[in-house]
Amino acid sequence: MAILRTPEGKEFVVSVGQAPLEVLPPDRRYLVARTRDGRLWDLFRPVERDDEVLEVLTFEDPQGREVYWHSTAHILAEAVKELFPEAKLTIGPPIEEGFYYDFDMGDYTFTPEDLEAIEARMKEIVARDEKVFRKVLTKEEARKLFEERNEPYKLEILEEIEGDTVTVYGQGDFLDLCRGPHVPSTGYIGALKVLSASSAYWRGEEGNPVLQRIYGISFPTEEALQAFLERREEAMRRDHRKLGRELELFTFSDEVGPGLPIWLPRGAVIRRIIEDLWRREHDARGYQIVYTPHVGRSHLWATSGHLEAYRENMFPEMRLSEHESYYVKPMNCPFHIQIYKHTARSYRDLPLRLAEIGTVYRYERSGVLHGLLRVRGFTQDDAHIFCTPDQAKDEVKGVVRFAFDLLKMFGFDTFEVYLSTRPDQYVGSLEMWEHATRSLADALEEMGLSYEVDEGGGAFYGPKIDIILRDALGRRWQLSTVQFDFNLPERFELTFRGPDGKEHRPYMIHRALFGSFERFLGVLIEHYAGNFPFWLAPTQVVILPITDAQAPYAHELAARLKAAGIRVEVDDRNERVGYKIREAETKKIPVMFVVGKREMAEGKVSVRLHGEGDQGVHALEDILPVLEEANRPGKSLALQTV
RNA sequence: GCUGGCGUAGCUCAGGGGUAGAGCAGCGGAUUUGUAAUCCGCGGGUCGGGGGUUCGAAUCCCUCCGCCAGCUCCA
Repeated sequence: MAILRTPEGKEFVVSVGQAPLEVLPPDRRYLVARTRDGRLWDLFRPVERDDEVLEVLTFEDPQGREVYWHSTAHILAEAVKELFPEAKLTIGPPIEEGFYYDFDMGDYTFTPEDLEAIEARMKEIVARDEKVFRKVLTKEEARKLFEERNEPYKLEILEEIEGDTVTVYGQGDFLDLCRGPHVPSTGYIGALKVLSASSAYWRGEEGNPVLQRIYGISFPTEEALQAFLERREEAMRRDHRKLGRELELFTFSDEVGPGLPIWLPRGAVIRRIIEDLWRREHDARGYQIVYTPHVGRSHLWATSGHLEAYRENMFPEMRLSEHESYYVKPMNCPFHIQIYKHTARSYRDLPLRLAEIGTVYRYERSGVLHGLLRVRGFTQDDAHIFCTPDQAKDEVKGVVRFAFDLLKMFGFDTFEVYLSTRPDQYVGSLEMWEHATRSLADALEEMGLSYEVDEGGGAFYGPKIDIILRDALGRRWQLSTVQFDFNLPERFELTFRGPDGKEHRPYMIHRALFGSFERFLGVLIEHYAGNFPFWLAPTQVVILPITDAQAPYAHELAARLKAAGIRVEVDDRNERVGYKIREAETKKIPVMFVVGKREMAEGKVSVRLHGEGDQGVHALEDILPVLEEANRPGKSLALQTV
């Protein structure tokens, strides 16, 4: 007798040859089951083993959700085949959020009307509640089947499957080569939406046939679907490209070139605050801050290996003469290495921590540029640590702690850590790789951090740690990175004199905390939805005199705020307060002081907070300390303490 | 780089072979105003660049540039 266990902890007995569906209560939250050895099992597939324990999965389970979306992808494919019989099926997997299905449509591309029709047909298929079936066929049978159905891509996939038999799944007249499993019938899908269409290559390779891809998503309830769509719209409202323009933080110019951000004064304020904080913290943690040139001779990049390994990401050569040429830098490391090498180094110099706010240029393919998040010119918060093998672990700990301390000041509190290990192609000795990887892992473990290992995910020159954070919307961003480099010390023949009087090769660690200021600003804009905390806001306080009579008083207040280090503006234009308030709210200025006849007479201000409205009348002496406190990095405005 | 879509005023957008439009923003004037848009007036454009078709092109065609979505790449 096999056992079925529901997420609520109820158990049901099912005998061999019987399908779980026959004994489970009729509840469409039950999608699929997981066997004891981790395989997924259709609820309509008869149990084969007597000692089996099947765990029933719902949409709440990540694997259950994948099956749900995969089944919806099949419904999408069925709808497309009904509406466009000439469409050729390819693949249709679940993805992080939803699913897609790729079709070969010849020269045809789907129109928005097509997508509406497809969605409507999918809903019909759900309403038909077609039973899903599973068949095991020999390869020969399957080949015949897909030849009859004229599905060349399925035949191609079929040839790559190992073993003698394959499974096909289907519903109604729809049939697909598929490993499964699937939900028992199309009626299991509660709410669905076709999201978009685009193109993709067959197997993702340029030169292969171009396919039409349709994205969609589904949820058990209409409410969950609506919540998803609202979150999606919220993400669009927060788009840093839109907010960056509206708040006048940065811009791009066709005349300057694509992917080359221009920091407007208001964005530059934010950057300067972050840079100042960054410098202070680096001073405090034993880094030495340096500056290096933006270009270097070709020979440098030949030595570093960039011309070999990184050329396609570099802007082309600047030729001065037949024998001399330069490249604009895509990385700062070769320059920091020159700083290391400018004098003989002893073990007493180590660890040597060189930090630079260094602007680099990388030639990104035109199609990948995206606002501030993917650009061709950007400024890294870079540092290189040169140390002995024995120091490596503590240096890694220092960097990881530094990254967390810094990022937490921006309200990020959920982090994921990934450790990437040696890939197949690598430089350096196995001993070094093992030691460095051990240092990274030990550092994380001693800090009590849990992490995931990306086996073989390291760069060819060394293992690394990446820190991924989640923003206010729960989206993941990779910012900080710590990477060992066994390549450059070798190529540049870096050495230090050890206590034994002999020459040794130092370890080199690349690290960035924010990644780049451009990307970090982009992330911050979306994280805060443009509502920067008081300490980061380009304009922190705007003073709004009601009539010209209060203008001198407003300027007097502004001078006092300015003296206290507050970024303040006076809006003494000849407009009504309502107008000035609306404008200040639109610009997301955190604090407004409204001053009229009454406030001036009492020497007070009427305080209004962005998004929160009128906070009543206060004396400046009471408000100023609160603002000064909120002006410190990482702090927030706490007006209730007044 | 590839596939598809889109480039009209600073911004958001209408117009799609017959003399370029709206709202907001800007500028000028009036108004001196109490917590998210006061009224009146004015200026603003090589319709992304170049080439072609046509008596005539913002509109149709070609090409280049840029933006957007996805792919690929990167991490």
